[in-house]
Amino acid sequence: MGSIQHPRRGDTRQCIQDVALELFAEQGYEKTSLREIAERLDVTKAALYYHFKSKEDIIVSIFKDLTRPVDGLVAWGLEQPRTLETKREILSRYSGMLTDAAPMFLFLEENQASLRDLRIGALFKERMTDIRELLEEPDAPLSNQVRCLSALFAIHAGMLTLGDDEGHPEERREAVLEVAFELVNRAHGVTE
Amino acid sequence: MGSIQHPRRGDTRQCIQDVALELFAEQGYEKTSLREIAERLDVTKAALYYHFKSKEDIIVSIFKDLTRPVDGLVAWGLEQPRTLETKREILSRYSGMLTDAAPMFLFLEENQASLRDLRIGALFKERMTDIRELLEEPDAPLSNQVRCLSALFAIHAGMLTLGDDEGHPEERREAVLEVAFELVNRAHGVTE
Amino acid sequence: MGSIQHPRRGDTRQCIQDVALELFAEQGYEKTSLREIAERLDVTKAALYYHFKSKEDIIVSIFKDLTRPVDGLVAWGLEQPRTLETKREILSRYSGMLTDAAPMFLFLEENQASLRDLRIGALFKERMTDIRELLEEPDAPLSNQVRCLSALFAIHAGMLTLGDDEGHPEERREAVLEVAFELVNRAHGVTE
Amino acid sequence: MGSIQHPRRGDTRQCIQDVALELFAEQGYEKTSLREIAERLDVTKAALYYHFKSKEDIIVSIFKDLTRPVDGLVAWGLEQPRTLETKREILSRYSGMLTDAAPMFLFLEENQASLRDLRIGALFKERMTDIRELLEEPDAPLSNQVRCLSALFAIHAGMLTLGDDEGHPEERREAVLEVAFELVNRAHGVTE
DNA sequence: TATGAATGAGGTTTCATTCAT
DNA sequence: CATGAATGAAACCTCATTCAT
Repeated sequence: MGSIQHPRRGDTRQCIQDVALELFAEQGYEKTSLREIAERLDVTKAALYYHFKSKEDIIVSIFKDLTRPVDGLVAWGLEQPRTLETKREILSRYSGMLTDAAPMFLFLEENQASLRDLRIGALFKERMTDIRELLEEPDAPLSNQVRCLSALFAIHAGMLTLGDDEGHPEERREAVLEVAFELVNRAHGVTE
Repeated sequence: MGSIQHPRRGDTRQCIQDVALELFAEQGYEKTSLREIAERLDVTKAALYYHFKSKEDIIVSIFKDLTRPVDGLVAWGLEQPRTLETKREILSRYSGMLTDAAPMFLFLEENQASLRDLRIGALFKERMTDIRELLEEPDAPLSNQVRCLSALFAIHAGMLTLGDDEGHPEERREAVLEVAFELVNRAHGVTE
Repeated sequence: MGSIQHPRRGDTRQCIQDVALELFAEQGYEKTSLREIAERLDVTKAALYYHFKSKEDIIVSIFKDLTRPVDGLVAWGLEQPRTLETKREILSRYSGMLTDAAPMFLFLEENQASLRDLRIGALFKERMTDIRELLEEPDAPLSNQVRCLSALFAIHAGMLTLGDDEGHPEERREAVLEVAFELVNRAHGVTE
Repeated sequence: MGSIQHPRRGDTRQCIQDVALELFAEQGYEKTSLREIAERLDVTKAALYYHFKSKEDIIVSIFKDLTRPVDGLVAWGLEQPRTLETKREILSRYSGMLTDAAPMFLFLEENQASLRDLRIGALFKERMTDIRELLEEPDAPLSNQVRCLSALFAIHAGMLTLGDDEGHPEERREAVLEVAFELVNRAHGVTE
């Protein structure tokens, strides 16, 4: 009476994902072994394989769960008119998602090499390309394309690279968005 | 008397570095084994250990050799007046170095997780911070710091992410610099 | 009210045996996992353990069910006079059983190593020895013993090794029996 | 001074093959783990991988080494006239090879299932087919094909199945050949 | 200047099996 | 009658590294 044996309430799958992301982010994908994940959960390695069919499957599932909002954003973006206003909205929402799932995005940035030939590599690239295409105009001059791309990277850089010593998270987001907006504005010929 | 077996002359050390970087960049640091490097050189693994004392030592030596110019740039920057002109010069030179050693920089970006607890991780971060500090004004508002940081990332993004289908390398560098300049200009209050 | 999920009626036990033999024959005993069997039946592994107490138990039960006729044959043989006619009858009946339970016999032949230390290994050997003893005369010269043994192997070889491209099954059985008869005839000194 | 450390004189590769075949024959291919082989040699598993690139590679190398004579026999057979005399010679030589490499052939027979989808499976089948084709006449009636096939199986059966209690090895070989000859004789229409 | 042989640690994965529900 | 969750053991294999020669 009283569940002493299995501290996890029933959602082991979720726990695995949580711990895994934590370790992947901390140590890198390759350097994190399933043994470590299992140990930290006080579970056997085989238990992980009950819930996921491979190491790759773990990270893919986390990725899909955490980047679902981005899919929504892309879908939404495709239905909007390609105005400057839309683009700003996209950048704004995107930066919000980045805040919410910061560890995941940081992980993605730092482990590109490891993920390249996992299924996730392609998924990530696709997602980023989708967003880029919402921002860039196909026939714009190269410098404008760089501006749009940089707007995206400014968000990533500002939110992931800037440490907590440099301002409050919310402040950071504002500053980052200011710069990102500036870049797309320019790309649209809006100088001021 | 003709060197049939090992086409490379006498500088095995250099050859190892070349092949290693090639493979590290292509597959990632963790996924590239010493066996692979040795095989591609048609040499035994033990031979690698004659020239380098560990796998880490290989990558560190490559890193040091290839980022030496950046050291020079930082040293030079420290002696200059902190004018806008200086900063533009720094960005310009830095983008040149990035062009010259593109594979190395791409490798660094994609393998952050792997390098984090190698000696190299710290070195890389230092170098980037040094440059940031040459660009940023310590007491400037946060948005201006983001602008400077983004200038740096714009260069990285534009030169490493943009594929060869998007314009000629030299064109790309120009476009990238245009945007980077714009960002530091703004950071200096130069609007137009 | 309609059995949608499990198309097989109520006799799960039988279904397990069928699928198991199919897979064992196809892939080998060791290489067939309980997971595979369960999956093909759309049932959980634990369900298998409800019906059988171990993997070995599954194969043993199949073996016993399918080789029961051979027991009958041996029993019958023991009651007959040891005439040539009896031996031909035995070979004939045996070849019929082989036709009926071909997959099982093929499985037995191809998995001897795996079965050796399962209870089944001994059972199989016993059964074959029983039949051999019905055919061979204890004090006959060695060459005659080889003839009898070969008669048995001719049946196995002809019916299991010969592909379906080499004649119609019924034709094959006739040809095989012709040769087997020849061999026991000779063993009995009947030359022509 | 004095090689105390490594009892094996330098031909570890050969030792591995010997021990491996011994264990494979004794316990079966699947049930023999590399750990066991390594332990019996007092060597680490990794050492095995220095000499062979996989478990499969070990058995394949053994197979190739030990069945090389059969290749020679087939080559020789192809150059001879397809006379009855030639066929008897083939059976005779083949039975000799079987005596020399009995453990290997026994292993092959008992582990067909395991070997089926290893490279070795195909090789083995090929070799057997080559020999069958040297014995059989393509357009002969089915019963004659069975005779030739049975001649081959008689050799296998007699030499591998018959225990050491049933006559001296050399006697067995003679008896077996007598029966095998009888079968090909018949296949050639030679009655007496 | 290099090689050949080996090691020890550890990786991911799979398996037969159990048991509370 | 069957499932869902988990285990412990063991499998094959790879890696960075060492050292006598």
